[in-house]
Amino acid sequence: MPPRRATTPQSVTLRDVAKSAGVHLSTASRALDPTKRHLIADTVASKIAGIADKLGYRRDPIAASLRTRRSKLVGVIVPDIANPVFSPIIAAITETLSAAGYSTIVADGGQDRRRQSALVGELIARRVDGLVLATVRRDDPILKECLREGLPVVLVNRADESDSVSSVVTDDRAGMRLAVEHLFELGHRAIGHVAGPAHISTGYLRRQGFEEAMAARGLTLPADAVVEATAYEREAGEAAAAELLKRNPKLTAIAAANDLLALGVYRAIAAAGLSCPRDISVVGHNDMPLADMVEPPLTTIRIGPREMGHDAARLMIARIQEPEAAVKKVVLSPSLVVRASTARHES
Amino acid sequence: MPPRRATTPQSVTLRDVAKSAGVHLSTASRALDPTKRHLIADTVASKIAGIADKLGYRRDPIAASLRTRRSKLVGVIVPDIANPVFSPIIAAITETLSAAGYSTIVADGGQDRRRQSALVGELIARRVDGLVLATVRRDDPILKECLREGLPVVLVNRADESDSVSSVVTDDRAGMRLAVEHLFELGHRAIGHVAGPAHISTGYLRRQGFEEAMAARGLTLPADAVVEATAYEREAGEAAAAELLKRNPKLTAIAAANDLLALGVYRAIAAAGLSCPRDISVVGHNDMPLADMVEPPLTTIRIGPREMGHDAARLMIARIQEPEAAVKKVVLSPSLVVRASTARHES
DNA sequence: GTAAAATATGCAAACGATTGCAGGAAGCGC
DNA sequence: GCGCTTCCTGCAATCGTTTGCATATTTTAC
Repeated sequence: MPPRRATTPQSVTLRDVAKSAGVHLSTASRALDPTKRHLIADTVASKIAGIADKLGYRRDPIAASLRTRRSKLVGVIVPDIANPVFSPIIAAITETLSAAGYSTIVADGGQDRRRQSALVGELIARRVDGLVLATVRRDDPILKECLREGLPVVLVNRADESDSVSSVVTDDRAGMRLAVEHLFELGHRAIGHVAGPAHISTGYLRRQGFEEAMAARGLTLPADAVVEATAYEREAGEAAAAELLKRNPKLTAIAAANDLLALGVYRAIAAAGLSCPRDISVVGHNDMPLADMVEPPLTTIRIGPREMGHDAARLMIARIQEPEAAVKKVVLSPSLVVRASTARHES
Repeated sequence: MPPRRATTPQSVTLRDVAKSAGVHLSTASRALDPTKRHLIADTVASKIAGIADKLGYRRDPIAASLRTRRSKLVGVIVPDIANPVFSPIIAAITETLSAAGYSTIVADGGQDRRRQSALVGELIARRVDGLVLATVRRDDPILKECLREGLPVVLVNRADESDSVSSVVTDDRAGMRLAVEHLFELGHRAIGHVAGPAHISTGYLRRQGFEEAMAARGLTLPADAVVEATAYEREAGEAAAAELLKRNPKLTAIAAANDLLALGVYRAIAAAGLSCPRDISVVGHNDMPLADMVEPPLTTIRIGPREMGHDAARLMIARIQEPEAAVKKVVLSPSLVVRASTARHES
């Protein structure tokens, strides 16, 4: 059997429905649009609905888009689709949006600024009703571009500096404070930090949280106690931790800005001939999938990615329906998940 | 500053370009379409291109779609977007498609049959030019539905029974044979298998591969040496492995149909008071991200997800451009990745 | 019973491109 | 210089909806 041509599924159009119901095209259109249905007499409307159903009519979203300049399509841009942290966020966004009748189109922004910009252009051309960004830097040109276009935008996981756009993030400072408190209570005093990139809000804020928590406990922060990783990747974490250990041989614990970095820290510890948690305790951040399966199972900070995704989607829907609404910033509370990478420090 | 309305980005239309160039709309359209450009005099065409550029014209894909019934959009349906195995496949598909001018819309099919069907309908309504499915069962109703609609489809990672659709998969039997050979060479003779669901091609074929490889080595297969997991999930793997160990206390090695199952096997081994790889060797399948970071680092079969994605995308493009072309089935060769979950068995 | 208001439907113009058809200009051979 | 191609460009229909406005019908108020 040869494959059939993709052309002419000769779908039934609104005109067919209208003709079959003996009404005008426009009447059928209104009867089938929930927000306009009240304009049509009940008997007529339900008759049309019945016929549409019988004929198997499906509204053509393309034609509708052309006319309305809306698409029921929301773009989601992530920095790296292969990064497990984002999977549950994306899944949650998709769920909530689709329940509200929106489809999502997920794109990998990648590193390249130009590519990202092209991507946004592409999505705008496709008339997305809004954009969820998980990529932004603290001061982000792409974001500005979107706002200039008047496109509804919501930020997720990472926020920017300005107050011009809605976002949902976790309280990154608080999260890192939880981590430090946990280490402190286990008896650690010489604590180091592998920070995330400072141009990303999570890296920046978690570092602040670290410094605050140390200060709150009256721990003087050795000048060398923080090393910033160049990216949220394992290799970067390993390099940073190696540097950290070299500078501070007395460290008994390390708080990493993210789980992948923490895994790099594991490596550096092993490379230095030490053992986690016996010699050095490690705490990560995000509780990404599989964080419990590494060795040792990672003590980390849970950020509730699904809730984050749901909230982001809800914010997006609200913004699309009410573009003038006030900017809303949702901040979720992180929580500590204790596993086996942290241990009591006997001194 | 209040957010601006999402309406009227007053983009410049083809009409504007045509007017500004002093030619007819249709001439401008042809000049700007690479496949029609040869119809227009070179001087005119390049003038139009120049003006379009200056005006910042962007073709409206929505309007084009309405007329052409094509969309330059390809749908990708995965069973579970949060499953790390699929991340690199999705990423690769997206890359290749976008290089060819296609956008992708990734959707999570989930378990529910009805939802999946609705999803496909939704994508068809949006006029996707094709569908890449990573979800299919060996005998899949959804797939049939797509084919009935005459939609170009390519299968990735999992294939179906029929020969009516292009696909790219790894040689699952060969992969499992690699695993068994490896164990055999390490001295193992009592080898068990945690199989994947039989209604999915990977589960079915890998199980066959297992049985073949055992037979080839002249190892009689104890009746109880294979237990089928109910799903590709850790918990299912743990349950299956527990059962397997109970039935076969003498097992020295287990080949799992997939990495997540293998992680479940780890658990079952620990729960039985045993240790991997000292008491029992384990080999996984897929080499998913982070497989090297678990403890012990997992010996597994690499399936080349990026290549798989690229090939799937290429197949899709070919099929869209030449719908009558013959069905093509790409089979990639898997390879063994030895880490620390397998050890020599001294008897 | 009539004017005003409300309700229900039809009309037709968009939205922004693509493309079959036809016609005009130029090129060619003789 | 004439007929015949060949090459370019314009015309106009079309894709399937949505929606402001006009019109017809009914209801309400007095």
